[in-house]
Amino acid sequence: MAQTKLSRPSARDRILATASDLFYKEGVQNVGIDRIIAESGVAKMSLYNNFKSKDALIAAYLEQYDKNWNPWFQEKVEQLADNPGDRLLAIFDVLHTWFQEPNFRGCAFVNTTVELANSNHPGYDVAVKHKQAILAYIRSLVEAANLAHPNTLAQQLAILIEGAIVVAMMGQGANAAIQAKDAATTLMTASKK
Amino acid sequence: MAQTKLSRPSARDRILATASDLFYKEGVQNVGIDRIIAESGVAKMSLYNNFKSKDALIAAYLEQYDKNWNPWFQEKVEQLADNPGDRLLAIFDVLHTWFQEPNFRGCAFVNTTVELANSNHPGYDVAVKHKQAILAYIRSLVEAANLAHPNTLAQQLAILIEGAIVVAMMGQGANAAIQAKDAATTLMTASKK
DNA sequence: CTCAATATATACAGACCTGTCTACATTGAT
DNA sequence: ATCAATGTAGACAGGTCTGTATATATTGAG
Repeated sequence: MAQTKLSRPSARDRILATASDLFYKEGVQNVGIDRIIAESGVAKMSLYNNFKSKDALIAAYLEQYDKNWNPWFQEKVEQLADNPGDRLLAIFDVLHTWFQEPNFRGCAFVNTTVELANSNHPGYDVAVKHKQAILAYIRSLVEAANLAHPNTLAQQLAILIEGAIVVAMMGQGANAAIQAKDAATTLMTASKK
Repeated sequence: MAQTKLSRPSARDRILATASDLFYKEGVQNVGIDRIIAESGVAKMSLYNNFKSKDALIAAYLEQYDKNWNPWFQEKVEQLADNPGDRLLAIFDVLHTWFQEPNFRGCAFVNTTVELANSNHPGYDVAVKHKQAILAYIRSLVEAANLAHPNTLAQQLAILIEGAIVVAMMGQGANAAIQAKDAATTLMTASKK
């Protein structure tokens, strides 16, 4: 069960924490097993006792990231606004803050999908499901805000989000989130019933 | 100079053609030198006589891609519409066609940047400049169309483009380009002077 | 205390990858 | 016809990477 007392986190938890950090910052292919075990202070066999292979560790990284990121993101959004329409716009304020983080390097799911270039990899489905979950969240807000053409609008907002992430990652987009928010405002205004 | 007669393309050209194809489809890290020389039917030394290293070949791949893609893209756009406003929208029709190609796997520049995860790599600047060139093209059309806030609008359209590419690549976006076009129409209508 | 589960330390096999070396062949311009 | 530039073929050095094997240590529950 969960860690009792003050004891160290389990080897599995330390591995996953270190791997997540390194995989995100440097890419799953640029980080080797040896690096992960060295930085997490764990024996190699502890890694292979907890994860079948590096590919399984990559999938676990994405699963954990999905489990953490989605609640974190929604919580932030809900702190910033208290009605569905404002929350849709607040999404872009959360993105803006995220883009300022020194370690920001785009979307972990998109990046990993690009690196693996293989839809049979166990991580691929996790990435796709993550994107579906985000889209579902947006659509639920759009519907609650009672805007017209909810499916289309939700997809368009998702496109703005993905685009802002890419533009921010490629350097020239310090204010990508703000411009995307501005665009979202226009789209939502046009969708008022 | 250019190939005279019916002779085979030079080793350099064959290497670059094969490398471009494989790098785009499978990712620069998933394709080794040996694979490139085998599929281009060239000796390994021919590769290293023409390119200093694999990293130099990657940079050459992006440079060539930039040199080809931009004119191809603009030509397509200009075939579809003959005034700046319509051309801005035609961009999304060109994207739509591109997304249907069986080998479509997102943006070569973004993907390579993600894979390398290193802004010191010789390919990084090529990718950034490519994005700047696209943005400049969009802005020139926005200005020619005499729309308000040209810088902001151009960036927003660029965000829609990048977002559509990502959504299309991540599977769930067969109609991402059409929805992005719809959003672009709304933004442009709102920017009428 | 005991015993089983979990973790450690280290060595190593086997695969793969980049880049170099050497020796030979082809080709095209003069 | 000659000669330099370009290309070919294949071996190989040196590095890195994943995954396994082995032998020992720690820890926590009963």
